[in-house]
Amino acid sequence: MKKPAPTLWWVRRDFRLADNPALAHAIASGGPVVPVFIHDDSVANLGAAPKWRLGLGLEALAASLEDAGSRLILRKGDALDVLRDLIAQTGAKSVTWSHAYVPDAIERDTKVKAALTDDGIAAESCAGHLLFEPWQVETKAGGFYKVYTPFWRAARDIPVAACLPAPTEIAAPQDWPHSDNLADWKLGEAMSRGADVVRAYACVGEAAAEQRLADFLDGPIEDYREGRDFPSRNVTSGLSENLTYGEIAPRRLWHAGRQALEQGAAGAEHFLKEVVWREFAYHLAYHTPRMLTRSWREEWEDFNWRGDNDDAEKWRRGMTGEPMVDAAMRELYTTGTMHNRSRMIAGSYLTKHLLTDWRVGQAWFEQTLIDWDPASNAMGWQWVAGSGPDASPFFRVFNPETQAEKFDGSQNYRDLHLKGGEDEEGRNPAEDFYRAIPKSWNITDKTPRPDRIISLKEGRERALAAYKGAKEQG
DNA sequence: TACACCTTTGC
DNA sequence: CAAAGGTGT
Repeated sequence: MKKPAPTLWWVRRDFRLADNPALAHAIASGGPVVPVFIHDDSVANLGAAPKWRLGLGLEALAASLEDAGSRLILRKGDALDVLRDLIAQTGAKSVTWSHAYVPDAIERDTKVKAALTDDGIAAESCAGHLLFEPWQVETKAGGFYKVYTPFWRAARDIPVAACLPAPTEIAAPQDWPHSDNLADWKLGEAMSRGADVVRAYACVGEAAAEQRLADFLDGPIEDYREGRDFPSRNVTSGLSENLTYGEIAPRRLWHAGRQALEQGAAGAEHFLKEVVWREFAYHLAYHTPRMLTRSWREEWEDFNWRGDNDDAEKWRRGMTGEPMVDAAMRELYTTGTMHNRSRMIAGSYLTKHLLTDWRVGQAWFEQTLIDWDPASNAMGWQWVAGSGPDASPFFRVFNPETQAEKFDGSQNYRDLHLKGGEDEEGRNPAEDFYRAIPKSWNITDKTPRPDRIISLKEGRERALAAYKGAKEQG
């Protein structure tokens, strides 16, 4: 009997073996599987931290593929060219991959699928990055949702299929095609800040993500409902980093969360809601892709935002003189993530007190976050700026001092990032910050804390006046 | 059409 | 208690 032809599994943002429909589909073809990751423009265009973190994820995926008797083939170039080349070399008759939902990737995938189909190759794109396809959730009138709560109510009862088990053995081809060396890609090259510093805060790979979930379910989920708003309480799951690279499946979180809910875990419903916020971001980005680059509400395109400016540079460096904002910005630079509460406070300060275009903040987060996600980042910034659907109204100006008193009353968070001291893992984020920053910033632990850029009262009034003026201009 | 509702607020 | 206005049923 003739052996079935190989299948290419085009790895994209699904760095896992468990519950991976595209991989499962490739295996189900019955022949050998050739996993390939392609460094194309979508990788070249990533921000510094996401690109570096992607490399760590690739390393981990390659190792787990090897444990399963397989390999990860790395290739650089145009996706279609690379796939055709590999098809010619391996004799593959089919290609599988996971859906993407942002415009450039959709455009690329559409072209690739048509071309491969023309070539007589079976091209199969699978779900897997999301729980619900963006077109699957509809209002009663047949449109897409613009408000989170109705979206949540519609989504929460949609049945979600069970997770697929991880394969223990993946059939290898007779001959492996050539692979680039990961190190030659220099994915960390743009990390001008100390990558070794950030590395200590990253949590890489499928096994680590599973452990993280287990740890979360084992305790923090009980305090999640109240505690998740407090940056110094470690009760968030931290899984956004792993979701971004597909190191854990959203379905895995969904079923784990549902089970916790049934068992009466206090924060389980809120955890599920957060998973669905990520879905909502992709729902919006899919139906209104302009959200990724332009104000969702058109009238905000006429708002007189300040472009990039010296105050924004102080904001990036954590030198605004506003302790809660500066702690947040240092957390970002040192650890590659930022607590959600801090994101709102820092975002509100940039867009309102400093009247700076939300895209300046979006761009900085894109460079610095290791959990960067195009849809969530755009949605978050437009929410805080007031320019998005279902956004916080512009006149809702966060007062960083009030927020600090309310959500960091102990000062633990500000102290940890501004003064020093060890976190639960024995790391010292404040010291790490000085090791991470470029010399050109000229900041040391001797640098005195700066004065405020603008008083909170004046900043608030200036923002409200700008908003009122824009509204009157129509 | 009417009506309830909208993650995360400040003062 | 003030601050709009849109969304979804």
